[in-house]
Amino acid sequence: MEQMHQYRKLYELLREHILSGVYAEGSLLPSENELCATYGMTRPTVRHALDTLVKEGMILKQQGKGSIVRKPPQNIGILSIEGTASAIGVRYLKTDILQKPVAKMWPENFAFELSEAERDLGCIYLERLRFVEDVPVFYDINHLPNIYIPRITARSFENKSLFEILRQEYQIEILGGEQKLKAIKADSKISGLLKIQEEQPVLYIERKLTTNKAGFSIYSTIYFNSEKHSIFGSF
Amino acid sequence: MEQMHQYRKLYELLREHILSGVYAEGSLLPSENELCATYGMTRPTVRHALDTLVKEGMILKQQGKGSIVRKPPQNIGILSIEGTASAIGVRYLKTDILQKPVAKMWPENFAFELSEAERDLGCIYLERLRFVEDVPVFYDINHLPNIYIPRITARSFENKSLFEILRQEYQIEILGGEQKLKAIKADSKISGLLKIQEEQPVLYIERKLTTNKAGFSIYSTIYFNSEKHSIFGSF
DNA sequence: GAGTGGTCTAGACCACGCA
DNA sequence: GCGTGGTCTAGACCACTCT
Repeated sequence: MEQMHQYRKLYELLREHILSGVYAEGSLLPSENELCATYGMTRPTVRHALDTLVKEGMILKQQGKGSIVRKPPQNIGILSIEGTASAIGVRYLKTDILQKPVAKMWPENFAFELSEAERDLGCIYLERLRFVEDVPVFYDINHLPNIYIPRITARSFENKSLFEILRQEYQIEILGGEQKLKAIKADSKISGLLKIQEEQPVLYIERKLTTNKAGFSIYSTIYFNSEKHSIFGSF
Repeated sequence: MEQMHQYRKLYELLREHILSGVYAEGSLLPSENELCATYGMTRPTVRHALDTLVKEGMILKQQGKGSIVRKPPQNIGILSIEGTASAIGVRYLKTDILQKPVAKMWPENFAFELSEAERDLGCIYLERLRFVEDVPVFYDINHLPNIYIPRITARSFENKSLFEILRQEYQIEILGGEQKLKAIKADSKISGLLKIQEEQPVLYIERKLTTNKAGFSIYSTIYFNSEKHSIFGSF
């Protein structure tokens, strides 16, 4: 934990400052040169940190002007959602574990291509239902390769997020990923879980998250009720 | 056109080579040091080019191994779509201009926030319907600020894409953007355009693309038939 | 051990915005 | 004209993969 990369440290710091209001929405961040001087880094390092913030939609850069702080989108894990209510905070987010982590074989017709090593070792499987302001918003099904993560099936996930546990206990960091999105009709199972009528449209997402451990990716299938919230992305 | 940035030149070159099969799927790109030597660049420049390819999902990098060429996703403009058929090429893509570019006022309740300068100048408006293999796949409504682009309303858009014209004629480059996605039911207008039944789910996307010209962003609303294709994204 | 990508330093020049 | 971010050079060391 202590030897995080420099750009990462600056990123985390600026991120916290933005979220906690040290830098107000619409105001300018210190210039790149100032940040270099303040934190004893060179510009490429500072720029790497700022690039990450841009990618997440936290700031907006303008040549000749500066880095503008934006209204922070609310994140749920890696997902960004945007609500109709003005201030949906992560504090209003609740998670139900529908299926605690169990070791299984990979499904027969898995949506993603797997390496031989991944397939041979089987997977860890878990299901979650996540709420914003006590309303179910999305349901996700997750598969992780059964490697690098001893005793994970014994963990409760009650208070910490999956990603936090992976980072803190196993030094696994999410580096990036890819996803496919579709609009589909909710079947009886999904409509029941998300408390919507059958046949209502829901966002269907297949996602692969890559990590700093080679051959360790997290595969998720997500059903998202987009009636009151949206998936939000920057690129 | 001639004074494109170095990293951009390398990016375009590698991208073409991947798409044309010079580097086969699954094979390794030349190493970063080789690319430096071959094209007379330094590593940060080469890495910037490779980072762009990673972001677009064209390659996958692995420390200690190399840059792995991936099956290229098929792009439509900035959108990436992935088809059920194995090889949907851009060559099968057709575009109908439903509404040629016209100067208008901005809509009353526009989905995005506008600067005063943008609002005062009004906008250019156009609508397109786009086909893959002669099947309508998405319908988009576009608003651009009415600035920097003299005589654009006189252009036909028959053969060139909107982005190509902006780049070649006006030196406007897309740098990035952000988008909100929802799943909604097709109303009668959308179902008619996309040739699907009413009430079928479609992807609804609101998107803002930022460019290298300050204050010049492209705003699009997109209705996407995700029955046979998906929106694809890397991050 | 050799080669790869990941991070980082310490400079330089340019294009753009703003006053 | 000044300060900003955008690009680029020319090195360095480290962590990782493969043999």
